[in-house]
Amino acid sequence: MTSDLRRPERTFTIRNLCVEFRVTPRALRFYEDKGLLYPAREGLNRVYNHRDRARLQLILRGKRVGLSLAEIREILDLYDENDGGAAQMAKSLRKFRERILALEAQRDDIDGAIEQLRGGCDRMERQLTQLRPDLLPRAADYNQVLLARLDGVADNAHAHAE
Amino acid sequence: MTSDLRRPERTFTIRNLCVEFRVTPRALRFYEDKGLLYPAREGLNRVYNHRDRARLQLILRGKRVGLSLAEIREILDLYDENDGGAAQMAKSLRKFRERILALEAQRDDIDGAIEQLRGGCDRMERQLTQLRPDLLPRAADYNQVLLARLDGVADNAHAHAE
DNA sequence: GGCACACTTGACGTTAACGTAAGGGGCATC
DNA sequence: GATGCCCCTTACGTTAACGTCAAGTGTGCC
Repeated sequence: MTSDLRRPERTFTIRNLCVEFRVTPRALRFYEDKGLLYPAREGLNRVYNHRDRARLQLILRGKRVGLSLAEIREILDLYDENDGGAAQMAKSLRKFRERILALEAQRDDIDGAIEQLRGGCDRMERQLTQLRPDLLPRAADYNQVLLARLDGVADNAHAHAE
Repeated sequence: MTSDLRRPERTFTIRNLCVEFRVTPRALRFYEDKGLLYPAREGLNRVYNHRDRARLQLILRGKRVGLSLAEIREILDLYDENDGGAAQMAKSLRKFRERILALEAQRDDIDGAIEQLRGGCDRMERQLTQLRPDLLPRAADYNQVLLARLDGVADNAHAHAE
């Protein structure tokens, strides 16, 4: 109901971001320690702007795809420092391409793993269809899972509204 | 020129597998410690059979897609223990499906990251085309990278043939 | 002014996944 | 029979990414 999250001049407290992205203050301070974030200060308190928030999003996604904080920092630095001349930028470009290749390989791995698990599922389903069809989870149950997940997200959003 | 790797009765020393999969003996012993592998013994020495080798492959792929050893172990156990009755199998089936959902989400993350990096690449390429077209890596260079990778693989394959 | 509450900075603790060093056995080979 | 090589176990060390206190500061409120 409140003001626009996207308004570029808006700032965030550490808690704002923690709640929004489900991380702890400790983590944010840690990222700062490691040079991945450098929010402004208001007295002692940290003040995050939209740029900081965007960086945090990138950090978290980087983590989810398996990058180390050091690797993420490197990428962020490359994004930033590309006023350091064309040579610098050419170097960044190479690194970016390497990362892309690595990520593509990783995605193929994941597809392989999914396939493997699906194979396992299929076998188990066939077995169960023979042995105990009553134990077979139905499509309805599957939807239950999805709904539960959505509820979970909603719950999290409420959790700190109290 | 040598005997068939796929011959089911063939066994492997710890070093065989280490060389083949580019891991250290320490790692294999560690996996055993954690209950992910349990090779036979010949005296003190470990003797791996095809089943062990297949498990190792699964372990390493699991690692590449970001699973912890504990999670991998759980999955392997589920694969094994499904003589424990139909109820057990139904439980495994649920867990497998959860894993699949998680992996699919992770793959989407990776796709997003790739897209992001591609965007960065595009911008840099445009900049460089303006500023210093000479620094632009050409398609030829790109192929160089790929060839270098293949060479690397080939080297590894030769490494233990000597 | 006292209390709650959110923020801060250390600094030590923890977990995962190994690395590494120390010490020892078994077998071929020079 | 000493050397070298591969294997073993035990055990302490290491790195990443935080968690978890402890102790202090600032701000609003009754």
